[in-house]
Amino acid sequence: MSAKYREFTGLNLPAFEQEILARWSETGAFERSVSLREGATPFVFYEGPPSANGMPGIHHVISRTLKDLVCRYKTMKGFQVKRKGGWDTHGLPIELGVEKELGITKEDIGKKISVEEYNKKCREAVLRYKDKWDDLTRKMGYWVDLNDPYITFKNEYIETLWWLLKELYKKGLLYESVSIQPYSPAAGTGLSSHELNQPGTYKDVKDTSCVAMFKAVRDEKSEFLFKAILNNEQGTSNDEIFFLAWTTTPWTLPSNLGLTVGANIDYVLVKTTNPYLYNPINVVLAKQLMPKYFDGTSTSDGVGTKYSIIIQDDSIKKKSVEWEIIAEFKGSQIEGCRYDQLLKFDANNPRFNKEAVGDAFKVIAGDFVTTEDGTGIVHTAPAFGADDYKIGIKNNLGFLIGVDRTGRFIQGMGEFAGRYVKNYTDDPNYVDVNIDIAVKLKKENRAFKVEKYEHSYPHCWRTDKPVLYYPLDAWFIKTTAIKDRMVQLNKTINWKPKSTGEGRFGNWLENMVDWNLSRSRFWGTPLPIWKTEDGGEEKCIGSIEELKKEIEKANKAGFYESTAKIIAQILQRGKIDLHKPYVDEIILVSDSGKPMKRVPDLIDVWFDSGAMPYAQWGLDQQKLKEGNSFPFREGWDGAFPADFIAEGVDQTRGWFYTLHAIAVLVFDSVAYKTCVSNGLVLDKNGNKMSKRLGNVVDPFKTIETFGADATRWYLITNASPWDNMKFDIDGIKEVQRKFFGTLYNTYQFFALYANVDGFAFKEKYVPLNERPEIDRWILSSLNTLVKRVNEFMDDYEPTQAGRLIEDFVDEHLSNWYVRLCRRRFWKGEYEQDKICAYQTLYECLETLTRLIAPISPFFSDNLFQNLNAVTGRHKVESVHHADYPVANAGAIDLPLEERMQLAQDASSLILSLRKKVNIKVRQPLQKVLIPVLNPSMKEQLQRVEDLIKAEVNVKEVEYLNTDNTFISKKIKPNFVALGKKLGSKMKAVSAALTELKQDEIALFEKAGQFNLPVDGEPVILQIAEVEISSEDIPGWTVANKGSLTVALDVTVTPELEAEGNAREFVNRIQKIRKDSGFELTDRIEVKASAINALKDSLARFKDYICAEILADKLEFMPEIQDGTEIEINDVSLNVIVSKKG
RNA sequence: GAUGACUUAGCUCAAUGGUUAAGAGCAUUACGCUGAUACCGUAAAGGUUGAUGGUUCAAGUCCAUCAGUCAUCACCA
Repeated sequence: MSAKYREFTGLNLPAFEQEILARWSETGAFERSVSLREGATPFVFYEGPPSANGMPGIHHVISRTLKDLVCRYKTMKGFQVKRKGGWDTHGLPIELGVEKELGITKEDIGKKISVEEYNKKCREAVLRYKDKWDDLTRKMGYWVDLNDPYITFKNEYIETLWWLLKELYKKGLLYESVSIQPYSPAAGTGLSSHELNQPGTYKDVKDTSCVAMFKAVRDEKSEFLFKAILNNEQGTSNDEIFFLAWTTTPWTLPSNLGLTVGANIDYVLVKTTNPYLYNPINVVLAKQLMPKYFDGTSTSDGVGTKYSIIIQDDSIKKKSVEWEIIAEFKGSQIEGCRYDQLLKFDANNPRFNKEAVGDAFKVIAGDFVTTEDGTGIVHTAPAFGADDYKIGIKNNLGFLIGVDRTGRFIQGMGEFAGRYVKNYTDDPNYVDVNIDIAVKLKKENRAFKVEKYEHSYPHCWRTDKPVLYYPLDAWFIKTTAIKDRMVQLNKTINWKPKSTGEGRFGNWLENMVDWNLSRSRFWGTPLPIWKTEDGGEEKCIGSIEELKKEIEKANKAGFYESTAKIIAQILQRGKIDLHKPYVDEIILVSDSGKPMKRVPDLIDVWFDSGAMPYAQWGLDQQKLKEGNSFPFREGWDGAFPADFIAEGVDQTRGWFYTLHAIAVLVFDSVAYKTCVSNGLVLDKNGNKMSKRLGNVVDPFKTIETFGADATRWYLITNASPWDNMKFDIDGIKEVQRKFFGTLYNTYQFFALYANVDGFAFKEKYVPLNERPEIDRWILSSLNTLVKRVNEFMDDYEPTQAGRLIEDFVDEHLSNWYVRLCRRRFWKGEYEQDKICAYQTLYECLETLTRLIAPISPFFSDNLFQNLNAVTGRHKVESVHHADYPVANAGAIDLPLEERMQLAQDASSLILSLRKKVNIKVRQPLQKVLIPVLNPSMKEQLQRVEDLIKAEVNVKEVEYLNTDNTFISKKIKPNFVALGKKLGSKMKAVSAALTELKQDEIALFEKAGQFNLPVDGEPVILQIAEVEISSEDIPGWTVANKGSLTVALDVTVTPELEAEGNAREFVNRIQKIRKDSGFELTDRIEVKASAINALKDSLARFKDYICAEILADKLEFMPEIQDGTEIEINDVSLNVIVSKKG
């Protein structure tokens, strides 16, 4: 134990941190914080794996601070918190980075560069910035185990994923299906949603849009429409009915198999003429969309409404079409109606394509139909739209792909065969096939309206060509099968903030679709499914052991002539890299003896990270053999589900979802009990940070300049973590100065005097009831603080906790307790009162170091160790091994805290009065007058009277009782209490109350109730239903705040003035002492020029002055040479201050 | 386009539906205090609480509409 508290020459947070970091790594402080809690209840935390192929940014600092502070807090609360780190190493961003680096595109992989070589590059790239990440982790004080992280590309990790996939496969939750995905014909590849979200992908384009006319078949279903026509007195020649459907992609029309309507949408049958051919027709469309196509419509239109024009010249005729509504009905009424195929070619003729064309060409109902655009009837081509596909399956429409993967119409598509549906080859002579289709339809009486339509449409980011939605084979996890269970379990998760779980996540679950696992890339976890060429047989492999057995089987079957060498090597070494291209070289044998190849897909990287609760441990071969339902290595035990996870809100549909999905799918459990999502970090102007804008904040620079603690504190206390935060360096500076500066100074103050007096907390702890009021007050406040901070931390509200601590340090500890108690530390002998002061301040500081330790781990540890080095009160070497403070309810004295507040308010008011009349605080004043409203208020004030007097330099406090008519009172209703009782009478009562006379208020107070007539009706008011306060004291300068009013006697008597002079003199001498560099304890001698105006004053208070300035001698001389000139209340004099001895 | 969140002083944030008709801190200005202080205190200035309606005795707070910002999803006939 050292004898002295360490003192510093300045607050340098980054330097402190360097020192603490060194100490942590020397002593293994992190490991010890875990091992010390061996046997304690575990608090399970999952680290969301970052991808180390990019540089860490400031936004990583906030989520990691959040994670770190919770883990540190829980450790201090007595839990054992293991934190295994991890790295996300697969996925598109990594591949794209490597492509860019090598200057290749996806198509080149396997050609210009082998898959093996390419994956090797990826493997190198994924941990490129690992050092940077480790460095940030260390410097920001994030305690996480980086020695043994899980890495998603490792075999053990992938093997666990396989095991999970096989579990899903066994449950029938893993299936292959066609899905409609964005596809770039120009690039010949499907695009991930990530690729589609590249900037500049969506472009406004003008496409030929077409409202096509689908001719209704007359049958039972549609009979009511045909009857309506017949009943209409006009014409019988016009008996064709068409369903109108709009499309911006006319090339999909040959693949049309259905028309979708909204069951509850109102539709109308309209008699009109074809605007191109002028022949009479009848059309069906949504009523709401009539104005788009017909002039003169209004909302009141109904059956029988007509619009006719007298045709005089062709131009009017062309613009305006006559029409009449002849029937109105709901979508559900035409559901099931049949229509003729719009464009019939060999390739889409149902007669030759029984497989492809199902029960097609009918009207079906779908809930995605809106009446915003088009006609309210949706042209449905199951191959070219996700909605279309879904509803096509549901209604057994079939599935027609009229376009090949190069973007051309297939053979058998008549005159369109072989033509590109969009200009995919930069052909300058390209003729838009969509226009030709529209022209054909026009001619055939099958187009109602053709026009250019501008909309935004996704383009391939690589080729700049429009994307097609195209059917591709993919493997899915049937998450929809357990949707209800996922929703149900989600309700048990503690989300911070709640809205993320209920809203964002809840809605997402409600609208869940099956999880498309397939990715046609190279660097990722291969899907462990092998299929025979005819697709008749397949196997899902769930472990390396199983794979080996299958290989041996296949080997025996003699499948390895060509690749035998490789396989032999693999078997010999017992090691198989589970990545491409190796796994693809493995050919297995089916049960019936056919060769099976692996399906080429990789799986979505989100499966990688969502599986980390299991894969971070890897499979335990023994448990696997035993058929254990949780065959994971030992770390697994007791580590599922997590008590706590935290990441950015952008993970809601990412990691938060995949964790939840896999846990519910495989283990019917939540994966985490509490989930804190933090918002984005924006720049100071509220813009998203991006490299392009150059507004990215470098976390290293920030931490090096201002310290990790100040950065962490700022990030946590500035705004709730889940709100987006505007990051401003000035905010960190403020935190550094205000919070850490204040705390540092308080410590410095303590250390300075404790070292002088040799305080080491050796004396017995002085019982609270033997300590002065102010000590009991600060300890009461401290314990109240501890209580509330614990509550907030338990509720994952670190922002609120931090703000409370800030307030305490600033307002209570530094600017009230220490300021008022300064004298106690340097005046007088080392006896009871002084010991009380030291013990109290020590307790505050030491408790604070533990309170702030989770948020600011460095500074707190520094102070803690400095304090503890002298006193040895804690038997631990770091604050992070200590227990978190627990409130001592016995120390909390609310009335005491209340009256101290009263003292602070009174002082503040008196100071403002002084200011008003321009009398400085050093000038003593005689008295203040405080009206008291009740006896308890008086008692409260009396107990802090001395503090007030000292603080504002006033000699006495006089109280005015309520029965004193001297004070005028004010009365107002207590709105909370009266609101419910009175309701609408509230206003009148409020008005009546303000009119009450002083004697009436007095009467009210005496009786405790009052009969107040309002609008002729008596209203009985209780005293508790009103608030009475004093307002004015006639003839005095007053100030008030709340119910507290003070009046100050501002008369400065000669006596007071003399004392003021003396004090002023002391102040000047003290300044000279300080400037001369005297020690606190140095005795001095003072010579001062004898100026008449001051001499009396100073002589009179000579004893006082000498005591204050530690002078043994104070002499007045007629003349002083070479002295220091000082000024006291506008009078100058010379003094000589000399050190004695 | 849909859904959700947000919008309070120049800036960052407060304010269980309840009243000296919205409070702090920062920044600005002026004056003070300090033998711990890089602080602190007192004051000045700064607001139609994004807009418009509504519910209520009472709205920054609840509801509706609109605008702006952001996020997520989609780009869809």
